Amino acid sequence: MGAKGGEGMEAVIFTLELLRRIPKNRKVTASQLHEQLCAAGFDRDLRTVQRQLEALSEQFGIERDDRSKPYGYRWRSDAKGFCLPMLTEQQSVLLALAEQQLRNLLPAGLMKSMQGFFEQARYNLVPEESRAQGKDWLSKVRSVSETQPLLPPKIAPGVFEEVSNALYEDRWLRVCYENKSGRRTTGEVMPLGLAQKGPRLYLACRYRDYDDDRTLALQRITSAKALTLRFDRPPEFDLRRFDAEGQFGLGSQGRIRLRFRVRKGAGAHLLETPLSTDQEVREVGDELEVTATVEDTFELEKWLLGFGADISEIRKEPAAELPS
Amino acid sequence: MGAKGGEGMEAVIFTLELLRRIPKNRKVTASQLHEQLCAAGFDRDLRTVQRQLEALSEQFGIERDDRSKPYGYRWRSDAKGFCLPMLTEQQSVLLALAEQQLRNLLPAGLMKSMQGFFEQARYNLVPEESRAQGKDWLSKVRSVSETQPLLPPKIAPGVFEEVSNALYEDRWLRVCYENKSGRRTTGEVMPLGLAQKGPRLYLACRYRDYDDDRTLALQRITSAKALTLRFDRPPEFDLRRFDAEGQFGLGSQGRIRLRFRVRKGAGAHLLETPLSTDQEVREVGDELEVTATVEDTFELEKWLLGFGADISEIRKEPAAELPS
DNA sequence: CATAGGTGCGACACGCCATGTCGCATCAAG
DNA sequence: CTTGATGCGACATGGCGTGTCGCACCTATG
Repeated sequence: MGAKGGEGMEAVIFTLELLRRIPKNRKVTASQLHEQLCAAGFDRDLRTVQRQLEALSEQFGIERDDRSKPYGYRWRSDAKGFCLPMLTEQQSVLLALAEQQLRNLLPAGLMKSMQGFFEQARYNLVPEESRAQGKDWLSKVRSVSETQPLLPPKIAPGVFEEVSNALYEDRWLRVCYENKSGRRTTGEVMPLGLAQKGPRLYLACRYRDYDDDRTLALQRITSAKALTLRFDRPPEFDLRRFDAEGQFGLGSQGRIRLRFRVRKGAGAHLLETPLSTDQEVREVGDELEVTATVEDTFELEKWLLGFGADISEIRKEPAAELPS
Repeated sequence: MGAKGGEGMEAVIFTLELLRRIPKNRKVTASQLHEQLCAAGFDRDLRTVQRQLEALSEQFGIERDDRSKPYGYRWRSDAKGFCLPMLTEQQSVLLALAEQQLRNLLPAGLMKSMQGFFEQARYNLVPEESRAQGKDWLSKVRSVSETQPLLPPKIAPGVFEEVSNALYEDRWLRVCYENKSGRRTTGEVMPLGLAQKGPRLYLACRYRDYDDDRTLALQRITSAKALTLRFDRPPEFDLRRFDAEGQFGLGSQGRIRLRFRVRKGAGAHLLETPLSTDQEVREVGDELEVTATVEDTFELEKWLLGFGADISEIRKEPAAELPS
């Protein structure tokens, strides 16, 4: 496939191509791999693939299931994996931030599954010498909650796995759901999208034989099972719009022109992190008069209330509706 | 080195070890690589390393700087890199969430540098067949802000790069800082830690010849330059404690026993995402009486105010001080 | 139970290519 | 200029990746 290029190395390329075709969960047979590789332009004998596989399984963490005769190969779950360095120092720091963010927001069970990935990243994706110097950059970085931190909700074991699998592969999902009033229902849904709001996870989905989209909180799903049957994603569904329509929160009442006064000390940070690109701030005595075009949401209301006595003269006027 | 293990494959292992020792930014000479590899137990001739390097530079995206005689090798900045698959579907979804989180919180410039990484992750770390089916999981996942979203602050170009490099490698940093009142100062600091609070980034550091630790907001650093001089990290510095002491926020007044009443509709989510592990909730008419042990912070105050008229009878009592 | 096709695997011969070594040209430093 | 380091072309060697064959075993289908 690779047309021309450097000579030599072909063995390495071939091995790499073989390695990347070995899945992590599902098992694959030697002939399947042989077929894939031939299709990709690597004309090797089936026997060669077998030999490679055997050698690989010792060197790397690949396990072979030889209970049934077409042997099945896959990565050991604790396999080290391998990555070429591609992170700079800055990216490493940002990745550490992302890890902390997730750690604060996700249930412990979910985080544990990502732990391995981040350790990989730390080990493999970082230049050799920086790593060797014992520079533990997780201890140099911290994500501080901007709001009162709440504990992540308990999600029933296995629910997230099934939901994300089904979402990922467009498969029908049978769920047991317990709504706020405690009523339990069972049904089959098309998983359409997953949203995270603080520590809570919501699944956007559509019930079988219905046309409207619903939102299910993951912590209220008592059990879930991905079916093998696939579905066609409704092309008109757009998670961005679904969110914009306020299906995940308490909804937006539309864009408004917001105006208020706030004591300088309490609102000074708006100069650095403005509400919107068109925000205007005028100094009036020891107060700031702020004007900005924003979505009129429940979060906005809470945010305004949070200023307590430091804020006054809040006014909302309808703004020209613009497509975001 | 590798004791025993699968025979064969040694060429592949060797090449992989060589590849991972090529840095992304800095350049490295063939002899340096040769030295490293010998130390790691790969006794090859220097000539072999040179030949490998030459072949590799064509197959992979490695560039050679042959302007000066000890040639310098490094990865091309647009190099694809390479990763073995190690993400399951669930992890893929979580990674997409992390990406969205960062995207919402970081200045566009910083995010752009991570973009490449996430694209890599999407391409290389995901099982072959899932990827081929055109399952665009970024459109299936969304991170919704829990609070009123503010725009990320502008960070002067190059500042984050220098700061993170210096932080990462324990090097002195010369900064130009403009504090809230507009006073500009210049100084040299030890970068000790980086904290993210919503869209804002803060650097914990210590000025030269001083013993106390300061906090600098990255958006107020007008310019920064990492010096070559290294420093020894003060062993007593602990970012966790630094944060716990409230250096990044407006600080905690200590742990308290918090008690309040809230209308059922407004506070029902506390049943799923409690304030603390010892939270107790009692139903009183159409209100909930909540009790929990929390840190008495500025964020807590804002959070309580955010309930507006739905909350009442807020009481705070000192709690037994416990090491967190 | 019988047959046929698929699959794993040991063995063997071939030949490519990675490897070590030598020598020369070139460049940087003193 | 001298000296040492580096890059590189050339060459001989042999290790090992490769294809091929054959046999044994499993599975599937009748």
